[in-house]
Amino acid sequence: MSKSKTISLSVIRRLPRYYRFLLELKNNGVNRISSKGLAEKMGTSASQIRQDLNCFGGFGQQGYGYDVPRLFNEISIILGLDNQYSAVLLGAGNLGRAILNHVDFASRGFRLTAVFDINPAIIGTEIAGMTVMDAAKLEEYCKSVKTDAAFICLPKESAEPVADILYRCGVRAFWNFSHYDISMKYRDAVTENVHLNDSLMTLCCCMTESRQSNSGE
Amino acid sequence: MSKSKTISLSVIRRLPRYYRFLLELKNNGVNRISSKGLAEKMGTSASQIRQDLNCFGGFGQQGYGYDVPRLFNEISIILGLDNQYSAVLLGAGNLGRAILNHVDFASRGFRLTAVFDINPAIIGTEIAGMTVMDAAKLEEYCKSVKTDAAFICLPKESAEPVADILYRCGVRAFWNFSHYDISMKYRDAVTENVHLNDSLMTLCCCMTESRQSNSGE
DNA sequence: TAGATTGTTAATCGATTAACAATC
DNA sequence: TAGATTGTTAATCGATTAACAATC
Repeated sequence: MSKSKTISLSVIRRLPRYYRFLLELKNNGVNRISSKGLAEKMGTSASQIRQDLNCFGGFGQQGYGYDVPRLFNEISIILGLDNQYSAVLLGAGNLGRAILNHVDFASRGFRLTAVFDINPAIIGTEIAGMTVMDAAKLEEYCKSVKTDAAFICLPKESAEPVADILYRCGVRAFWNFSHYDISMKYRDAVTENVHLNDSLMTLCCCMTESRQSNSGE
Repeated sequence: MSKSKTISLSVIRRLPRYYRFLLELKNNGVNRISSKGLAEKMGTSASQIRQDLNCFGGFGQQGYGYDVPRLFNEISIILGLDNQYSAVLLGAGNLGRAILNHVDFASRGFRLTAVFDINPAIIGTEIAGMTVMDAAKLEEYCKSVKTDAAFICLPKESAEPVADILYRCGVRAFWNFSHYDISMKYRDAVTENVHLNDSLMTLCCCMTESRQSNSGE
């Protein structure tokens, strides 16, 4: 059903937002929406919405608009949320703990199978239902449990050796909160970086330049 | 010294990364670097670096390259890090606490003056050297202490009323971790959104499409 | 002077916006 | 049928890359 044309990264980055708005519409019992209506709700343009949605096949109907439940469903498939990729989280410090408690992995396409840390005071404790394991057992673990992705909540220094181990065990996707640049060394790995400190600097710069940033909107 | 041409958001988003690499070079005692040398280190192109750096004036020297300490200094100024904007943090839950402990506000251009929460169990406790205040006192506080920016670590529901209060008190910059869309209502506010759940979905999508994401790189 | 490397212009590429024929 | 709204093509805009004259 979906077109085989590759989807540009600009479009991919807008998909989660479409997903959110469509989920809300669906939950509110809205069955039908036009590109114009959705554009007003989202603060974007009807033209962009039609272009975006058309990347993965024509789900609209001329003179009618889009079927909300169907469109929501199609976007879930494009996002690949039902793949439930297996993942491990590295680093149960402040950031790692916040991610564990704050992010809903399952509804975002992942199944978290383990959490690791090197700190003996943390190892064995339970966070958000996961018992923290000894990082020394990481390689052994990943060799026995197929792992698709890793969430790197480590400082820059520990990120490199840990990424090496993970890559060796076949992990090819990283959600990276450290400033270590995984994709420079491992070109075939899929990497999504979240640099909180950089984001805050961007805000500072935009305040100074008095310019809108609006990332991801 | 710097040109008055406005700097595009694409360039601004690359500045924190230049900042990091130049700081490291400077700390390693490197005084001089060519666009080609920096490009190799950063995994980008010399052409882009020269274009970017030229947005804010010619700091290079033909046949020589760039003076590292000077360039670092200029980028700090463009980023506006020495402005030390005053800021408050809203929501001392898992995420708020991680931000408090993990992010170095001062070196990113901000001075955190207060932390607020509505949970009586948290109010009065100390996190990263800050005593959590009662959110009921937010308006009173912001009216007496000039506040430039707010860090919104709240769920979507509480984000809207809190943003209303803050805007009323003159806050015009938001580092927003919630899915509430501040910039739609307040067009003149500078907003930098960090949507962790969206970011994870993007990773899922890129794994499914087998495409590089490399945000912010 | 010769070599290196910038600043800047021109060419290319991609993304967004506008327009409209197709059609429900 | 007439009105609405899509899918899609064309036009515009902006960002990246390539090229090269200027110059240290």
